Amino acid sequence: MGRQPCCDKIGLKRGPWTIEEDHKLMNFILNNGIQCWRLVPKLAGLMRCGKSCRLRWINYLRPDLKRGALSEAEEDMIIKLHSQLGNRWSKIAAHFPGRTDNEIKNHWNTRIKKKLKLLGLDPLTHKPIEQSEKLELPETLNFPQEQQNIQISTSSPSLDEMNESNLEMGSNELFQNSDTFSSDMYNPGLEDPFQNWIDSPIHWNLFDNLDDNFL
DNA sequence: AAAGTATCCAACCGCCTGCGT
DNA sequence: TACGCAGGCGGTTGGATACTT
Repeated sequence: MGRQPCCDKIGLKRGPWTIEEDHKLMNFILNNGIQCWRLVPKLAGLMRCGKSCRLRWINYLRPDLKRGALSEAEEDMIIKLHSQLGNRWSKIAAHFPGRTDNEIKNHWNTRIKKKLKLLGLDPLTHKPIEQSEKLELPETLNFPQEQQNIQISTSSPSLDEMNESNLEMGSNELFQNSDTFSSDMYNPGLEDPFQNWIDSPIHWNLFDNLDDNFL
């Protein structure tokens, strides 16, 4: 026999989280930490499945989350990383402390994709789009001259090509080689309070006897 | 002001991998 | 070694909001 299932989904709440649910989850995790997501909703008094709690925590409640829109510099970096990593959003998000993979994925799908298309680049390959496809762009789009130049130039290097030399680089090297990023921006050298409490010797033995009560 | 349309993003779904039994 | 679950991940959806007509 393997492990027990995360949840049976019977009688579990779905949809948007309420403030009360957020408080329960936040308080529980801050007080007890995370050992087993399957146990979190039961212990926190939530009618949610563990996966839902995990998602809510990672994407919304984590204290180290950075709020607000992504900057131009962050967008540029996402494009660079995407040209190297593809749709590996969690890997891309790992380069942006405080940002989530979901947030970056959403931003890519809603904004950056369009931006690249307007620049005449295929969001998948980061290569110039074929001329025929460009003709399908609405005529009302008024490109600045420099963007028009990029659009019609099929010989200009794509972001992918420009970054080929960075393929095997680690994040720090990438930041150091970027015009718009410095390593200080995302490695500020400050202690990460969230990581501190995750790493802290939380009393995991609190969970030792839970199986008897809940399983 | 109302209706229609576009955009954003939180949350869910289902698959994959690693690991416990 | 096989089985089956937990956690992680990427794709997708649908409700809320903003914008346009």
